[in-house]
Amino acid sequence: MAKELAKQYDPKDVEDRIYASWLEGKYFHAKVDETKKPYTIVIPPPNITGQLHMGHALDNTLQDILVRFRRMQGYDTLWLPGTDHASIATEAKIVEAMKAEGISKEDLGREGFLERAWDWKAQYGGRIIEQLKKMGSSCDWDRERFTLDEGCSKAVKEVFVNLYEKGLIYRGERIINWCTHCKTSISDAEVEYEEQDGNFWHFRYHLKDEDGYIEIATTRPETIPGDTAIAVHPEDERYTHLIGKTVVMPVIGREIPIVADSYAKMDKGTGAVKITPAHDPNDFEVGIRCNLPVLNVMTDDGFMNEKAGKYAGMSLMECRKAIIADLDAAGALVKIEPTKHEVGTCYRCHTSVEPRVSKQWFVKMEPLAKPAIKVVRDGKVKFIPERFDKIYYNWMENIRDWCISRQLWWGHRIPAWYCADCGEITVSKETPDKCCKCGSANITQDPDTLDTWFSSALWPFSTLGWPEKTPELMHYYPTSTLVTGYDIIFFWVARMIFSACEQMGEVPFDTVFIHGIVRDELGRKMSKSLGNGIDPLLVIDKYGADALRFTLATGNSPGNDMRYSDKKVEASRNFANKIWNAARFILMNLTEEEKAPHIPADLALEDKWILSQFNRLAKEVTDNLDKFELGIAVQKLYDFIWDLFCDWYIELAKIRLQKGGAEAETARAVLVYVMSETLKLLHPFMPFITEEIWQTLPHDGETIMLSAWPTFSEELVFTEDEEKMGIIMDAIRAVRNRRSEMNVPPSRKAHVYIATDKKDIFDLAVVFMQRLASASDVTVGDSFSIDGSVSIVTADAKIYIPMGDLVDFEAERKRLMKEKEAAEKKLAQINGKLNNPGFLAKAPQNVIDGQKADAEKLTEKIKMIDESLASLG
RNA sequence: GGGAGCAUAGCUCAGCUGGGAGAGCAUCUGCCUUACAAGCAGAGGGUCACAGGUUCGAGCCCUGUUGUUCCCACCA
Repeated sequence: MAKELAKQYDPKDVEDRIYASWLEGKYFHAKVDETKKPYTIVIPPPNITGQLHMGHALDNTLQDILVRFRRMQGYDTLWLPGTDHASIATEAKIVEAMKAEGISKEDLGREGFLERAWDWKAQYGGRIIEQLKKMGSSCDWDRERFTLDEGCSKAVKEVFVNLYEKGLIYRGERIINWCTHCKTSISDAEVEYEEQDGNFWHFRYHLKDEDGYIEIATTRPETIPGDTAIAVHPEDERYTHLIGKTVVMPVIGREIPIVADSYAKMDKGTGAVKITPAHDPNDFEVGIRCNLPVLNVMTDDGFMNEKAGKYAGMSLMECRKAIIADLDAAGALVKIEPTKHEVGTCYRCHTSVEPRVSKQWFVKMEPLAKPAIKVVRDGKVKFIPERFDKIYYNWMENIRDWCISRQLWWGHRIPAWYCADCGEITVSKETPDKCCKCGSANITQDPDTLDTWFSSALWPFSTLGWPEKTPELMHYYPTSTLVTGYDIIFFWVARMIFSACEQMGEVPFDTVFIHGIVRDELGRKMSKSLGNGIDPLLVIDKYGADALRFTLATGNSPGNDMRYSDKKVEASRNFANKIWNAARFILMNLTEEEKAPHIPADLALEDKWILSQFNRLAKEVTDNLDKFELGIAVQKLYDFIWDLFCDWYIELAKIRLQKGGAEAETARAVLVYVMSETLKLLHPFMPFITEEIWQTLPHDGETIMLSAWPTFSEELVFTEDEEKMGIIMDAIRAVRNRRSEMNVPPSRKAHVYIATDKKDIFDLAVVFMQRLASASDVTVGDSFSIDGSVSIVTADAKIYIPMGDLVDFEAERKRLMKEKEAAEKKLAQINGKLNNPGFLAKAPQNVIDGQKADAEKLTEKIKMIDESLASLG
């Protein structure tokens, strides 16, 4: 065989070729197999407007790790991909592009606009999918879906009609959040609050036809033209005499009543609050209770409308300034009090959100929330880490009705038709030709579309064919794990859970695996405005997808944020290179007729040691992955491969490889076996390099992707051999350490004498000491007396190295004294425990035994140090 | 106003059910030992934020404090 590999691993040479071969082999494709247990993940569908960012990179790395792991374990594994139509984001993007051409939505009309949107989708919608492939994502691309495709649209209509018929969807006039930039309503979840500097402006209103006044304070003077009352607390003694009276609004001139309502808090502001039912949710409620008129004074796009009188046509800000100036001029401005307050902004465009009364469609949340809370309480859906269930409960328990209609064109059109004759609403899955009540053909469809999240809420089942009972739905649903960031628990996770409970009567997934966000090197959130985003594709180009994946999977725990830094990726890239070179070394040594990986007979001590270590690794990595402890699993793999396999086992194996013959054959077989089995464990994390190497080594099967996941084997437990190797390794380390302290170069070999009562073990160590501890020769015996030698004490041996000319006896004495002190201190600690009756009575036996053994070793070590000191004279 | 996370080596962070304080990077020393200098062999460096408590035993569990980040909330 003797294949030649390049000295350094070059991912560019490998990744695209390997990915193409996976696609070619259809390895990602899931076919319903009732004989196997399913494992299903639906991808959080990225927006079609999106470009791959680090958040996607992390999210998809984690999913791919889980999916590849389960696939190798033999599950019928489906990772279902797709994209989200992202109504607001996409529409905004297209409108902006049109603006550059001087066209508006209205110019094109609805049909024309949608045509253009679909063109846009065709052109750019697949971009992010191609980028996901660069990450190595093993999605079943044959099943790719889109939230606005035919099937998803059908599911959306089905759900809308179901909920409407149950009375869980209604249309009504409520205060909603209005984005003046996107010109649409948005849901409560889509409002982001930002702290801004503001003022309380205190104004004084005089009573009508009599002396006296009342003072109010507001942070939003521009809403004054919409005021229809002033409210005071019914028990507020300062104002009780004013209740029922009328004030004249200065400048505006309108007369409004002073009403009593407990919404007015006595200890806030002046205790009197202006009421603007059309532009404040609380005021709206007060308006209903006190039967106040609703006066909407704003336009769709953030200007004052004709009802604002002289302020009509001004922007809200202009109006604010003008009104303050006017009131001041009229002598009504009492004082300005600076303050900070939370201002709602649109999560897409960060324009201030204006609360305003509007007729919209809503989902009634309370009946849907209840079962959705229960399934989490009952453990049918588990959050990892667990603490996120609190966040979920808090949101679900305080949830308000969900405003689902959007004044947009790109999206699922609301399946409701209004009758011009009788006013009845016809809600139907199929396009009706007449009113369901009066039969009139004079009906028009609601122009609005649904919130994007309405369709993504159905994603786990709509993508599997629901409402049809497809074989896929029956087999793969409920899905297994949902992987997502904590930032979209409200938007998406919660809504999937209540939607599934309602429509399917079953949870959408059993586990929600939550990760944090990837921050920049300074810990800042990556953002367009800061310009600190890192493009994963550039990272892949520079270091390889495996290196990026490894970085994202390492050193972070579920739910926690992590920082990105090139340094980390560099370390991962180095790790990939390390593996590459280990493989290169093995290949160098292989012969033409090398057999497929197997465990040979006649195992040497070091073979049993590495096999036993590997066996433990397989068990632990599997356990960690089962528990979603990906970071821990990958750390163990790193340590095993780099420290145990490369730095120890390969070095030990060289001895037999150079000898040749049957011993070399055994070593080669173990190298190949451990290497290829380890590659399997690593494959979910670093799919490309593991496949490339696995293919190059002797192997069974087409691809590592579909090879069997290594499992723990009783036959590979070699506890005694592990202990023996441990003793030998300690001795080697101790010798290296001493030599290094004395600055002896490795080229200067020395005879090593080992005094021990474990001669059988150290006899085996002779060749190891020669190779790894710069020993010219090794003599093992009961005791030695050698003048002018360095002596080294381990728990199991006393080692002499005659290097008279290099030894500084005074320094040697000091070192030994120091070592003795350390050992005595440690021994005192342990004895403290062992003399503690409480410890002996209550600690588990294995802990006690361990401490006793340690104490014995330390005692022995101290004795040997004393001997050495004595021999120094 | 409510809730949550975080605080461990110079930096970035692991540390699962309480019993060894760890990794990577950085620093220092010695090595081109023909798989790998993107490497090898060593070294230094920590009151696990602070104060109490539970326990035979606490980085880990409980209480409080401080600092920090975030989420939620209709405070005029």
